[in-house]
Amino acid sequence: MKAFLKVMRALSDPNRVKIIKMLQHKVMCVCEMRAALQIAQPSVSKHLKILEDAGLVFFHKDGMWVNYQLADGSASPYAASLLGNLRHWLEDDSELTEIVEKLSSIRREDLCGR
Amino acid sequence: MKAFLKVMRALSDPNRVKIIKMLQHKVMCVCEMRAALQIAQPSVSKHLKILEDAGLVFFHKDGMWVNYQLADGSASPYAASLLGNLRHWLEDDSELTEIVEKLSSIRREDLCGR
DNA sequence: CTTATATATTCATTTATAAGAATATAGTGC
DNA sequence: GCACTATATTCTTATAAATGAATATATAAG
Repeated sequence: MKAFLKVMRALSDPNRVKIIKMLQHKVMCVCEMRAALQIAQPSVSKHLKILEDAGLVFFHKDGMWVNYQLADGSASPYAASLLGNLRHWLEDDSELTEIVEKLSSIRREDLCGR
Repeated sequence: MKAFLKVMRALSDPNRVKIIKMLQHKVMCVCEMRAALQIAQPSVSKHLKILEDAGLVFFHKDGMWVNYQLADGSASPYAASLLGNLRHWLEDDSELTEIVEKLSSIRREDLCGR
């Protein structure tokens, strides 16, 4: 039950749902998500840790960059199922579509270090 | 996004997951769930309200009895999906199987009014 | 109406969670 | 090693959520 609750809890926060929807479109680093969500960097890191613990995302380091992407679902059947469904869920949610639309204008070269 | 978060939050509490798994097997009244979960009656009522608001359960009154059962999913696509999956999820969870096994010995005639 | 029973709601308390400022850690380049 | 950048973690605070005791409400029976 622990793994199931972890996924449910991870997806109970609006900002974490936003992170998932963004990562459906683009691999991102922490400061890109910070800019997109307009929240403090520590909050982003903490959200990502929860998502990672739940098996919903994973990261690769590329130098000083830490790039996050959606997990493939191998870590948790619950994560796999929710990630699969979220591919088509909430696609018409205005708040989410607005954030996703703005992704094309978010580049780490313009943003990070600020 | 609100409806999605409601379902996620509703399923983030272990006792509420237990309620769902029990209702997979049997229509139940509040005091039967109170006995099965070994928690206070007000807590049961409050959990049920959250589950109902999320579209996961519904109730019928039968005289002074209020009987709860799993929703059919028509109120929320998210609830429908999670309820469908939970039919086979967590079936090997020891805590949950133990509670479900004890259901056969839980009868309101023996319990309520205590 | 009164009494009994089932359940919902309120109240007070405790625990969990989310936020940002501050700080620590990791990686890069000179 | 030092300075810079990206990110993780800690600390503090505010808010949300869970709990049970107490109380209110709904239904049944006499």
